[in-house]
Amino acid sequence: MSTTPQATPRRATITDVAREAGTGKTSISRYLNGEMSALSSELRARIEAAIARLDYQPNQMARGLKRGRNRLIGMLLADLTNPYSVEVLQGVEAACHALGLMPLICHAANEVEMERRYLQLLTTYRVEGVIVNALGVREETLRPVGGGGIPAVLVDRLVEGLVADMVGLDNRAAAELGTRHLLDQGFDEIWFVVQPFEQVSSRQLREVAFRDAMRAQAAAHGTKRKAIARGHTLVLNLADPAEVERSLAELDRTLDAVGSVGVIGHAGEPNQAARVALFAANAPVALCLALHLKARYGADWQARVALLSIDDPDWAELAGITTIRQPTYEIGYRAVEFLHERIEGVQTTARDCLLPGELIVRASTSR
Amino acid sequence: MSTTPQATPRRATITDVAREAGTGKTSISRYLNGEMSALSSELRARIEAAIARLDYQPNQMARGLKRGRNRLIGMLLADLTNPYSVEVLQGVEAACHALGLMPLICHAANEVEMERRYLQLLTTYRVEGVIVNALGVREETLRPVGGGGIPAVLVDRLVEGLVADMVGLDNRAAAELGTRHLLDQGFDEIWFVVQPFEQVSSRQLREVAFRDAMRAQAAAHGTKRKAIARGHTLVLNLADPAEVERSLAELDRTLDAVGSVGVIGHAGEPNQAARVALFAANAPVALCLALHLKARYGADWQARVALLSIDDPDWAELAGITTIRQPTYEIGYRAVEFLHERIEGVQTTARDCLLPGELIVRASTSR
DNA sequence: CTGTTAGCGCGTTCAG
DNA sequence: CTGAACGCGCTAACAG
Repeated sequence: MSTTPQATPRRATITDVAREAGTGKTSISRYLNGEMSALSSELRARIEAAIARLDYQPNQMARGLKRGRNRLIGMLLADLTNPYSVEVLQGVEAACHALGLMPLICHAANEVEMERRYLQLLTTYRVEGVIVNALGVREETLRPVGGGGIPAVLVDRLVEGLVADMVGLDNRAAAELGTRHLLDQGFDEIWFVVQPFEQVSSRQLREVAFRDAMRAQAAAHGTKRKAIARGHTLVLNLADPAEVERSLAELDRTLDAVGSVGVIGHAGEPNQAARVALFAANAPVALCLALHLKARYGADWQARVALLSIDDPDWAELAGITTIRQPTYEIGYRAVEFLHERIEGVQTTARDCLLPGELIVRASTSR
Repeated sequence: MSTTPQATPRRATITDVAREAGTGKTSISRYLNGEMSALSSELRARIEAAIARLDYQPNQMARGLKRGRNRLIGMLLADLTNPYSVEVLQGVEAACHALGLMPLICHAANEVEMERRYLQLLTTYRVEGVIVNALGVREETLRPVGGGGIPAVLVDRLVEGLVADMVGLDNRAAAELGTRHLLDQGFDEIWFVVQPFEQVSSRQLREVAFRDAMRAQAAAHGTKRKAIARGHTLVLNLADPAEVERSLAELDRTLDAVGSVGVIGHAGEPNQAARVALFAANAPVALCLALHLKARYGADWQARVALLSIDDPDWAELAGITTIRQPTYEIGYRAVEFLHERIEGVQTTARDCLLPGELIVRASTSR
């Protein structure tokens, strides 16, 4: 029970092993680096034994210092609270594992200052590269990476003036996919709800694609659709409760104006009243909307308004909302692969890897 | 646009700075370590300038090598997919920040082999300590930490034969709190649903506390309650879909037997049929249950069975289920504080820090 | 106050 | 095949 917590007994060094094996450090080093061809099998056996006996483990820091590379890469995440981040992380970890890299995970928690500090810290630890899911698009703080600095690859969003590989969702296609789905389902009042997007390229792209898709529909109208569906963009600043309040109030006015929508599912008979749908730009927005609607219209809120979201959080199935799932795991995996290539010296111009989203239709948007 | 991605121009070293400032390395080192009292203001100014001009950043690896401490600690997480982990992580990060530590976050993704590898890796990077949210309770793989090895503090669960500080929820109190609440609300059929618990101490404690609370209620019966509530424990092995299927089927049989429970909310009139409640030992279990019930009984499943869960994931409010929220942030924070003390050489016997959970009552369990 | 001299643990020539 | 010697970037005595 009462094990004496004695001070760590100083780990064995390569010198200790050499002495124990009755040889020089060089041979040990060679053994560690797999240069077996340069060791007599007899010596090798002695080394093996010595290592086991001393429970020796090479000091990565020291090796890194010497050879100039420590197999460390930084993974800078804007917000771990977003399931998206965690999922991407899984891919990153798998890839690192496969490539012999060690990811230093840093969580900026939506604070620019944190991001700056972590980047500085990573630099200080001489990571060989960084994968960054930046907070914003115009960050001076990211100057030390990419371009002339340390290799970097961007995830999900671009950063102005920072030339680097980037991998993420094909936002344009995804937003189109979602919009078309809602249109096909006959919704004629569609609100695209998104966090402030001037600062985040992926949000910008989604918003633009939404508007474009709505416009295209309007242009093609008359061919098969009877009425032109109306599209709106609503900004929801999740960082500011007061603003959220105001935005939601605006939304409520529209919903109230539309009045009591007939119960959906009436033998396929299309409703006379406008059918309204909300298109959330990501999961946090979707959650905020769902919570609000539930509070306002009760458990039955989905009968009144449909909800579709980019991102497919675990509660989506429970709430029965339609989603566009991002290939998060692959995004993370590819990011590491790109970075690894850069670290190995690949010099091609900055690459973009846009992966497709997958529409998952649930009760919320189907009759 | 086409910035030439030139190879990293080799960072400046302390020697470069010394030359640039026309002085010796020692003075630079002193400057870096804040020993300002030992530097003439003139020299200090020159150093400052040189550092700025060269954009010098001290190499943490090299420092660590020399002084024997690198300010790195390991954070080993069993499952980042569990919101609990992410929340604890926030506390850990905040504390590290405050104490000048850098956490290396490692995600075992529920695989013992991963856990082993990461532990080995951390050791290899000479972290000064580790915070471990272990996969299981009887892991040989954790031998290198705690006791004679590197300082460690456990989070949420104990590990057999590993003497170390531990911080987590007061499981006994939390399970009692939940059970009493359900009893007070008049439920007479309560199922405690938990993942396989032989391997995880926190699950064990919760399950035992649940049974104890049910037994206590039975003993005290006759004083104020009319009927003795019945308690059951159901094991849900989320890692094995087939087993999950079987367990849920067992649950279904009970629910079906209880038959169509009268609609709750009938003017406070207690129902004649048994009222059944599910007590999920953690969020993943709760989600699994909720998904199943919804699939089986439709969107209105909560009218048929109540759900209470330890952990308070973001979707709990949306689903309207009652929860017991863990003080996750503080758990993480305290863990780092403990570890820091150990690193600084504190030698007291292993400490336990049990923090209380908070009951959050929602529609699911209130009439 | 300041510079010199040794290493920290390891990899790497370069001669045996 | 093997080992001695040097240096990575930095800190810590030890003198001036």
